[in-house]
Amino acid sequence: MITNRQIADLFDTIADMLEIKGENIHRVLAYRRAAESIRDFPRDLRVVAAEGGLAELPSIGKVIAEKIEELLETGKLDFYERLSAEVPPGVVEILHVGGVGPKKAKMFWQDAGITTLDQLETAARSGSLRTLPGMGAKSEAAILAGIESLRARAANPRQRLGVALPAAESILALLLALPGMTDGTIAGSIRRGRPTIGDVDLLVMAADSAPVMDAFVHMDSVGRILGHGPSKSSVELVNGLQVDLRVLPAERWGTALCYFTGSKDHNVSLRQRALDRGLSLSEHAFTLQDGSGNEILCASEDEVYQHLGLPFIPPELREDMGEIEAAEAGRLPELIKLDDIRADLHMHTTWSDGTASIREMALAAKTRGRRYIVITDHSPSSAIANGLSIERLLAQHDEVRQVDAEMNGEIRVLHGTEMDIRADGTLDFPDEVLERLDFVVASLHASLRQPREQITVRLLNAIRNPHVDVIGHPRGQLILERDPADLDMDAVIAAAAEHQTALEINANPARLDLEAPLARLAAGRGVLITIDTDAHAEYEMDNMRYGVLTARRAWLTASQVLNTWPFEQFERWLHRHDAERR
DNA sequence: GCCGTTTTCGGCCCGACTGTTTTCAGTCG
Repeated sequence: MITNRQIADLFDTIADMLEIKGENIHRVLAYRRAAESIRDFPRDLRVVAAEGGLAELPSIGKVIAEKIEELLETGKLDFYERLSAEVPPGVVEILHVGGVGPKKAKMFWQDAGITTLDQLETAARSGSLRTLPGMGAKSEAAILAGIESLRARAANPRQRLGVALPAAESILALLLALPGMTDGTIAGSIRRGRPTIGDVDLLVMAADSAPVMDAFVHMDSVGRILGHGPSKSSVELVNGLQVDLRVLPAERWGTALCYFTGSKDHNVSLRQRALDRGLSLSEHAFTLQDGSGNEILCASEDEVYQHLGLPFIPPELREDMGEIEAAEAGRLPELIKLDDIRADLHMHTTWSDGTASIREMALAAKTRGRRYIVITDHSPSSAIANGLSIERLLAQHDEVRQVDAEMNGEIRVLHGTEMDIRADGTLDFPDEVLERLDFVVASLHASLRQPREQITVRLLNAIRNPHVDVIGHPRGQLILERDPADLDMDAVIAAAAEHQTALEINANPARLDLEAPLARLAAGRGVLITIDTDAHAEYEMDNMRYGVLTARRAWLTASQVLNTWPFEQFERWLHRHDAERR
């Protein structure tokens, strides 16, 4: 059973091999684009292949569609096998050493017989690399450092948004405190809210760049300086995170911010659109294509989009997933904002595995502007999390009501559960217990590696139960740690729409589950979404922003998200099944 | 290899930085 992600990785490796061989760069890029297209694609490629629609996907043509079919049918790809016989896998690995590109990797291999990382390291240490053209002492040292950082990164090549965003914010704050700084911002994939981050992109405006760059490369947290120039510098932090800083003139801020926010695919589409209008768009400016070479400068992103005949496109949408067409047609969604969030429907207390009491959680939520919350401690099957027995659950009811009364209506505190969906598909509480609760989150916690049909049926059982209001972290993924369960999401989404069961975007940056492409798909098919922090401590309620970023990446408006609704509207929704029960 | 309102061929990402170079090639994003 091969996953979309594995196919994407394979195409990336093919691109590496072709590049080392010196193939046409556009053919190489075609494979990389295909890999990107597949990696983020929310549906199972098997289903798409069965419908004969593979070549309909962006950047997938006839040739690559056939290769995907071969992979799905046989689990192997003849083209790849033949390439592997030609280009040793160690050479592909060497390509990933910083400072080594396809030309050098090929030279090491063909001119020095180096086909493994270890051989490259030995050669660099012995000084023999220096005998090769273009290689000197600095290249040798750079390669040794590159090998070390590649090995360090191998365990964890990317960082979670929850690590990268706070790191970026603190570096930016440090830089903005320097004299002569006018403005600065985080760009790149952090600004787009991607769940994992390869490196941090920072842009600042300063009258004089040298002092900023000096301060940047000499920060305490810097482990290695990768580059140090007047307009661009790069460092690797001791925690392995790479940070790039650019100093820009104010009058070119808009084009630069747009360029460095990406995504690459979005930018390619913008540049094409510019060309259609007789303009060439770069990070510096628009340049008239009439031979005059005259520039149009943009100080803001608004102006960039204006010159392209488009309204401003929010960064979270810039993935070349239809946002330019929607902007053109005036159909960009009014995206949900953090301020729209009125409630948090999933959180834990000391009754199970949380660190704060019901009262403390209620006060923490009130401080953060929430108008209503639901206390959802674990159920008996989550024994390790001190899940509540029926008796304890009923006892908790009184305390929740008491705290609710104490809050004087400033924040409403409701009683719920995060109930386990057991490995055999049954639910952890009987209906007569569930109907006494205000709200029910049902989640998969155990046996996440069951075969697709089994685990899908399990989740469908929960979705169909009229007492279940939302499915918590539906796919059970832990970003960079644990792959999602093998669920038939088409079936899950269809059932959620039919039975009016909401699906959660869990805002914990380790989960962000549903992820954006699936949340977009689900909402598009009429499924209601919730964004919940699943907080086990007061400070974890601040994770809400990661959930909102994910929802924005999913094109969601506030009305599509249950916990933006006023309390009265939410209450009416809770009674949506009353008629059919009578 | 993909794509297409200049459509089945000919484009497709280009500029900053670095190291080793003596005028430039390779890498990176």
